[in-house]
Amino acid sequence: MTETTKGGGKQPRTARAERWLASAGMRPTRQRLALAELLIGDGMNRHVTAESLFDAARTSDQPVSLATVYNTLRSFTEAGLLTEITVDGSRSYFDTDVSDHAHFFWEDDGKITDAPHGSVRFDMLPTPPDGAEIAKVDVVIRLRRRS
Amino acid sequence: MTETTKGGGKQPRTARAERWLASAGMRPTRQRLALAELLIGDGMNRHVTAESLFDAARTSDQPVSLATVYNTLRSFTEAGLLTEITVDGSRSYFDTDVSDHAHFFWEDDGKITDAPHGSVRFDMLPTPPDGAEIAKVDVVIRLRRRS
DNA sequence: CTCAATGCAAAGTATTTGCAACCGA
DNA sequence: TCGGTTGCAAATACTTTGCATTGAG
Repeated sequence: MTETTKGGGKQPRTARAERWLASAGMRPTRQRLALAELLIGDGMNRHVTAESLFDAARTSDQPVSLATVYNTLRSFTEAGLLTEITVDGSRSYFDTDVSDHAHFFWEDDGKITDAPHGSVRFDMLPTPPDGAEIAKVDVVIRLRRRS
Repeated sequence: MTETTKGGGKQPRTARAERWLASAGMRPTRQRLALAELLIGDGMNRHVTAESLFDAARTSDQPVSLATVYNTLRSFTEAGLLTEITVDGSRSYFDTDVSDHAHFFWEDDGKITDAPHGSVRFDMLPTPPDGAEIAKVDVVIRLRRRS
């Protein structure tokens, strides 16, 4: 968990976003900063779709074109700043938490939340087929609201 | 049903497909039978996309329109004959094995195979958030070819 | 004969791409 | 300045839908 400094002078959201981009060697352009701020500026919005991030940007002071949102999300992901979560064939979700963890998928509203870190543990995993190695194990826990 | 000869030996692929449809209360139309045969007629083609099944049908003696393939896959899935596998945001995969099991996803060629049954065991799973229950736990093991 | 199922093409979504204008280093 | 970025619209998947036709019971 990235427990950031809370005390004294609060880091402006922009500074954090700048560091985030720099850590991946990405140029801090206006649009990227705006999106980065929305993504990691505070605790909100950790799981986004292109559409939801686009709306968030539009609502905020720095509107960005939808195509750029798509391209930027992809760039961030390729740079290792985001992870793509595959839970629903129709949309791509992105997560600002790139550490290994499972996800809850709320079937009712299509929302995604994090499963508590370390809450999924494997007792046993298959041996990868010959000539292959396990790149990643994705776990999606589908939730249904109990009535 | 003019089922005259029930002969001894091997059930024709069609008979199996018919039973499969009947078990879900679905009308055995020509197209459904053709697709069902391709899906469960023999051991092949357990994991399909709309496209791959469409090609298979096209190659075989009973061509079916692509829209019907989509609609039929959806109907089969809703009837519980298939499971939809979500591993890649861009395409939907369907599996004729509806039992609970994990999947290998070959990142190189986008192919899906079954992980051996029972090869994934959980030591621990999160408690579902309040008011929710776990509907299903999807496990996708992403494989990368080792060079 | 009747209503579900099909076929086709057109309509939808979700996402990518081409290319000129732009801007950060 | 120079090459990486952006914006827009058009292009590209993938999938669903409308509606007339077909066919199973």
